[in-house]
Amino acid sequence: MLVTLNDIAIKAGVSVTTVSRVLNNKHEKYRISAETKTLVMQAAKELDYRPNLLARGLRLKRTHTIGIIVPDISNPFFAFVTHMLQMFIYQHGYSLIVCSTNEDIKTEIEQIELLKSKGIDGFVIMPVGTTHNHIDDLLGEDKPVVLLDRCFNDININAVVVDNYTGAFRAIEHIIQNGHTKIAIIQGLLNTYTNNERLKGYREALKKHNIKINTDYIVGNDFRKENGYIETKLLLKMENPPTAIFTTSDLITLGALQALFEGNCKIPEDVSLVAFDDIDFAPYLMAPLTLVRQPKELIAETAGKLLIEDIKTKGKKEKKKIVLMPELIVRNSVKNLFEKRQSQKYEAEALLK
Amino acid sequence: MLVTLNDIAIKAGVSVTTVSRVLNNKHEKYRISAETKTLVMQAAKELDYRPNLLARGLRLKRTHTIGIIVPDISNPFFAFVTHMLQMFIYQHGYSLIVCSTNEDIKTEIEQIELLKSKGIDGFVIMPVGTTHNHIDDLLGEDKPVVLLDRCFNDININAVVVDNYTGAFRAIEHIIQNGHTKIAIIQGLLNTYTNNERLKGYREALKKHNIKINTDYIVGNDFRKENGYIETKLLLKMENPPTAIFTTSDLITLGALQALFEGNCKIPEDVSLVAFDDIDFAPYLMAPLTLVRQPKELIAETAGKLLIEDIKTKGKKEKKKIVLMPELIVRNSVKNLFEKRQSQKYEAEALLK
DNA sequence: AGAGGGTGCACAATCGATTGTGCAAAGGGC
DNA sequence: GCCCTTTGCACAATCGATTGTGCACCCTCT
Repeated sequence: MLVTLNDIAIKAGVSVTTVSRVLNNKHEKYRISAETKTLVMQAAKELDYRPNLLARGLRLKRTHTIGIIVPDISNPFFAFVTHMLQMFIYQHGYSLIVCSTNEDIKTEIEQIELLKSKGIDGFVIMPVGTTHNHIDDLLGEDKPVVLLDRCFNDININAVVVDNYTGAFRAIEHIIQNGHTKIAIIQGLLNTYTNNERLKGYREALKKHNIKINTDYIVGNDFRKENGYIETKLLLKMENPPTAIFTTSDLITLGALQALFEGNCKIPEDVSLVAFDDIDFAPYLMAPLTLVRQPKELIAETAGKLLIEDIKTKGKKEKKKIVLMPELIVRNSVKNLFEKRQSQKYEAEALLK
Repeated sequence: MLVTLNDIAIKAGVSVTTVSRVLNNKHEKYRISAETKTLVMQAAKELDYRPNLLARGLRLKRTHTIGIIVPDISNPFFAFVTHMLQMFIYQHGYSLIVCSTNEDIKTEIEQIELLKSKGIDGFVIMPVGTTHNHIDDLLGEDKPVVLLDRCFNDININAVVVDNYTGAFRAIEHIIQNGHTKIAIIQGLLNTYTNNERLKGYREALKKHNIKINTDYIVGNDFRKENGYIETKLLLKMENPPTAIFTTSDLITLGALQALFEGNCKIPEDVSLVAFDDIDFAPYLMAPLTLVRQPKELIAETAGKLLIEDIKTKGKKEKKKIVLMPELIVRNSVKNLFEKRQSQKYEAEALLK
C-alpha cells in the first residue's frame, strides 16, 4: 500500500498532525520548530510520500479535478478542444475526467450525476438537446459550470460559443453570391443550440436575398458521418437536385464526400460544397474545401479560464457568455455560376459571328 | 451538500450500518427484515441518495475508474481509440480519466503518479520512449496495466499492439513493386516502439529487394504535423530527391501534404506517398491515399477487455501480448514507374517507325 | 422457569488527511 | 520562588461509507 502520513509520523517520531502541517506549509501558523520541520521533510522524501487524493478530497471537498461532458470525442473538433482544455487546466494543477455521451441526453444526465458523486470541482459541458433541468440543478448547487460550443439562452450561465448564426449566414451568402439558388443544408442533431443557430443563418441568408426556402432542401438530423452520407445520396437523387450543399459538421462533410465520390460527382463542377467546422485536410481534398472555421484554441482556453475563475471565486463572479466569431475560409469548392453564364454568353457571341 | 447515509438513517429511524447494508443488497447476509429494508429504500429514494464515491473509494480501495495515458488526444488515431475505450468500459461500470502527455516522458511519469494518488483501478498506457522504470513500478505494485499501441519487449505485461513491422514492410514493398528505389521515410518520435518497428519494416523491405539504404532518406523525429511539413520541404529540395515518401503517422501525413501542396508537387505524378494510420479523408484527397490501416475498434475493445479482466482477477491471470494485423489499403497515391517506362518505350517505338 | 438458539439490528473501528483546541514545558519578569 | 506568557506539539473530531462483532429480545423446548 501507499505511504501515509502515519508512516511518516512514526519514522519522524512526531504526530500525524504535525506531519500534515509541515507538508502543507503551515508550520508558521501552527508554530512547528524548524528542527521538527526538516525532520518531517526528510522522512517524507525518504519514503517517497504521495498524498491520498481520495482522503484529501473527502476531507476538503475539493479534488482538483474537472469533468468534461462531450458528445463524441472521436469528432475532431471535440477532440481538439478537449486536448487544449486538458493542457490548459493541467498547468493550473487540475486534471480532467472525460465523458462521452454519444449525443444521448440520458447518458449525459447519468454522467453528470456520476461526476458529482466523484466530487469534481467543476464542469465543462457540451450539452445535447434543449432541455436543461439537470444543468439547472448544478447551478442550484453552486457547482461551477461552463457550457461550451452549445448553450441555452434562457439561463444565466457561463458559456463559450461561436456565433453559429453569422458563420452559417456568411457561408450561405457566399454560395448565393456565386449564383446559386438551389442550396441544401444537411443539419446536425435537431434542437441543439448549434444546429438551430446554423439553420437560422441558412434561412435568413436565403430570405435576405429573396430566395424562396424549399423545405425539401433542409435535410438531416444528426452530426455523424452516416447522416451526411445518406442525405447526400438522397439529395443527388432528387428530381430537382440542389446545386450547392452546406454541411453542418465535419463528420457530416466526411459522409457527404463519400456519397459524392461514389456518385461520381465532381466538386465544384457538379455540386458545390461548403462545410461548417474546420477540417485539417480540407486544402488537400480533390476540391479544396471552402468552410467556416471556428477558433478552437481560443474556445478551449477561454472555457478553461472561465471555469477556473469560477472555481476560485466560488461562483461569486458574474456569469459570462462569450461569443467568438468564426471565419469563412474561401477555397475552391463553390462553382461560380455567373462565370458559366458569362462563358456561355461568350460562346453564344462567338457562334453569332 | 449531498445526501449521506446518515440522512437516510435519521429519516428511516435506523442506524447508518443498516442503511449501508440495505443499499448494498446485503440484507440477507446481515439479516435485515423485509420491513426495515423497504423503509430504508423508501427514504433513500425520497432523498435521491447518491453515494459519495470518494468515501467509498477510500474505504474500499476501488474507484471503478480507469486512467488512460495518451500522447496527444488531438491525434485522430488516439482520439478514436480513447472514445471506443470509454464507451466499452462505461458499459462495464467504469469511467475514464484521460491524461495527455504531449509525448513528454516527464509528464507521463507525473500523470501516472497523479492517477495512482487518485486511487484508480487500472491503467491503459501508450508510453513514450523506451525507458520504463515507472511502468515497472506499477507492475511491482500489482496495478493492472495494459499497454496500447506501443509496448516493450523486455517485460512481461499486458499489451495490445499492431504489427507495425509488417505494416511498414508491406507499404514499402508496395512502393518498390511500383518501380521506386528512392524511397524516403519520415519518422515519428525516435525510440518509440512504433517508430522502431516501422523503421525496421522500411529497412528490411529495402534490403529484401536489394535496394541500398540511403540514410539521407531517413528523416524526421516527431509524430506531429510540423515534422511532416519541414521534412517534406527538405526532401523536395534535395539534389537527388526521393520519388516516394512514407509518412509514419496521420499528422506527419498532414504536414507532408501541406508541403507538397505549397511546392506544387502533384501526387502521384511528381511524388508518391504512402501513409501509416488511417485517415478518414484519405479517399477524397487530391490523390486518394494508399495507406496502412490499423484496426482501431478492435485495438480499443481488446485493451478494454484485457484490463477489466486483469482488474477482476486481481492480476492473477497471465499477462498477454496481443498483436493485431494492419491492412494495406491501396488507392492511388503511388505512381507506377514501370508503366511510365512502358509508355516511354511505346513512344520510342512510335518514333522509330 | 430456565436454558438455548435464532432474529434483527447497532456499536465502533477503519480508510487517510485536515484542523480547532488544549496542554505541557520552557522562559521571563517581579 | 511564583505567576504569566510563549513555544511546540498532540488529542480527537471530522469527511462518508463499509464491516466484524456484540448484544438485546423473542421464541421454543424441556
